[in-house]
Amino acid sequence: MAPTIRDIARAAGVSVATASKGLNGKGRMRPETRQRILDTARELDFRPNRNASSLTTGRTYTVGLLTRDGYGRFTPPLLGGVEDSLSVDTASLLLCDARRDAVRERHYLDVLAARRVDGLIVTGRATDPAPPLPRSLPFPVLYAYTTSSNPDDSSITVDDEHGGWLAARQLLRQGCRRIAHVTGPISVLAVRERVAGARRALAEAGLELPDELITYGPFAERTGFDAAQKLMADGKVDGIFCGSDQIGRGVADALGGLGVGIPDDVALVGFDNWTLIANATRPGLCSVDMNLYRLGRLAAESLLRAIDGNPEPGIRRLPCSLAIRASCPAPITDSTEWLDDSPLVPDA
Amino acid sequence: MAPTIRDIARAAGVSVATASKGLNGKGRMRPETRQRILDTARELDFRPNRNASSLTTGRTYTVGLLTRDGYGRFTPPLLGGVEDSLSVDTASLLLCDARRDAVRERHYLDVLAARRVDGLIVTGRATDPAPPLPRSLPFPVLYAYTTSSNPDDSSITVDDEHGGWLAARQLLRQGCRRIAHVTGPISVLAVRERVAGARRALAEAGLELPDELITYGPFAERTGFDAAQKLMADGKVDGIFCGSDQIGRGVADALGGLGVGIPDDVALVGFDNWTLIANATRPGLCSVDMNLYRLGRLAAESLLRAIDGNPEPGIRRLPCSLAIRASCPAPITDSTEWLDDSPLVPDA
DNA sequence: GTGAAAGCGCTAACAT
DNA sequence: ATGTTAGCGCTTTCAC
Repeated sequence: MAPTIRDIARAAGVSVATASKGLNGKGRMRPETRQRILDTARELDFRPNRNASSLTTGRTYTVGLLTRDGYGRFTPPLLGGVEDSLSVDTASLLLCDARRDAVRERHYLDVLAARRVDGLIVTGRATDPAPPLPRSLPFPVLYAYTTSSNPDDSSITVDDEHGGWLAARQLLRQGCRRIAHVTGPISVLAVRERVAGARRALAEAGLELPDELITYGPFAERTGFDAAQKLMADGKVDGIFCGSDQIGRGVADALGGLGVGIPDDVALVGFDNWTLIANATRPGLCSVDMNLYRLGRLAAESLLRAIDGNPEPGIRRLPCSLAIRASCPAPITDSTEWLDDSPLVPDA
Repeated sequence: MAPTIRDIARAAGVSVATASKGLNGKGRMRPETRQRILDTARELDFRPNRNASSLTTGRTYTVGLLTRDGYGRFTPPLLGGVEDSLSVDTASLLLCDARRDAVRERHYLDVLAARRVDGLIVTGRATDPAPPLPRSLPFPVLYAYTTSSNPDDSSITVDDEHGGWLAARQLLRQGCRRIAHVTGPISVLAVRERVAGARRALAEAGLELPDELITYGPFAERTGFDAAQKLMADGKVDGIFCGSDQIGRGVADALGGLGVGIPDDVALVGFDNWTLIANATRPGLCSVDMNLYRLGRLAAESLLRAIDGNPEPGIRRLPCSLAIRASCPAPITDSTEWLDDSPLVPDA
């Protein structure tokens, strides 16, 4: 059996209470005593039972992560950020995948409550507001990436409007004057916000993004491929803002097939900065990065503050940044576009 | 504060001990008493504190998942399987990403020990044998996907030799006689095993896979693209086994550019069954599926048995299956090739 | 069939 | 500066 604090106390010749204080750096005591306790603890390879201590302290240093629909493309970087921020507080992550299933979700909430987690992070596939969790929970909740439709809840998500603005402005800086947009389904909130952002950027340049130049479709290469064919047949577009890197890849392939030069004839900006795709595209696809690792970090930090009694209700939107590549190489002119402080987190 | 078992006992008019037995379905007691206890527990929304009970029972119903290098492309389906198998035992998953960093790994092992997890699953990016964990742990360990170089440990991984065999045989059944192989770095164990499997399949048909027809390179589209150009220039290959779907995509693009018909001139089989890529390829890329969801399930089940005192040392290799698509559409003739019992797990 | 009592490993007042 | 005591929420003998 693993040694208990009693074993340490006995071996160090002190009482259990003193051993506890010694180990936790609390209370006052002779430095040599503390050292002796620490030494014997090391010798016996003592590891205090966290479950026992959380019984008295009331804190478990455990946070749940409930994902509502699986671990998609966007979860891993977010997870990495969450984990990194939690580990500075020596907190751990309990994983729960509810798979869009209300029964599973309910089940997991029970499990998390039974484990007395200190808090919960809820995430999901899209940034669209999600139905809030079914009942009032005995711990603070933070929605990350996805948002809660209840304004009293705390959410941190991507500023897609800003992302759209960044993308369009990059095309403008490349010299594009007639810009089209090929993107995902209009039912997706992020898609609509990116459109709004792109329009704002164009308006700032005295230009427009008319409805005829926007193509909505599934987030897939095919959408980009087909749309690009049509756009080239119709008129003289000189820049395309693609709503995802997959779409961008499809567009690039179509343009390549038509002998249209990228970026000289038509410049391209994608979205997601999915390096696997962006780098496989010829030429490399310039892309908007949602900084999900950062989102994960900030989400965990905010949750830790909520756990400490300082919740931050409302929706916070984080700016995107730009990964410049050859498909739209206009150089960066200010620093806000490259916020990527992520360490190497596997991205695909 | 959350109600304790004492609250339940008092409200139900029984002792704490009886309440405990009633709630856990243990001991003998009047059915009406048990019912009364259960009812009041529900009324008060009582959720027994698992940390407290694990103090006495010695089991935490928590399993750690240590990934040595991030959440890559292969982790999510594996995670899903692990979670599903654990949840039948109402066990939870504690997530630890060591990021190839020995210090982090050591840290997480301490954390997991302090939390008294019942067991640990270790996973990693490649199936290559990994250095075993640094010291003897106070709980059973199971290596999933990656394997341990210590034969006393338990590992469950993919049978890449079988995968290579499946792929080559599918090409043979399509009628191919001169088959080439474009794959990842030869330093990767899985790459070498797939070569061996492909060779076995060809040998069974009285054919060979000479070294000149094997191209090793990074797991990237470019590798496939370049290799395909060369292969078409050199000789009359009529089938290509691609070591990953990314490579397959590159090969398909090159063939398309050269006007080579797929599958009639050259048939293609990929590896990974990464639907996002396989479906984006024209035509759809037939691919070997490693059944990682299933691997995750079996890993968790084996670990649970180890926790119950029945470890299963050694390395177990799970067969692959085949996802037939248009790039090599020869029909299935036996059932072993399509084992995919996964539910819908997000795949990208 | 039910309850009293002890104890799991640890922390925290309160002595001394 | 150190030890005594009580108790966190639960389970588990062992009496009654």
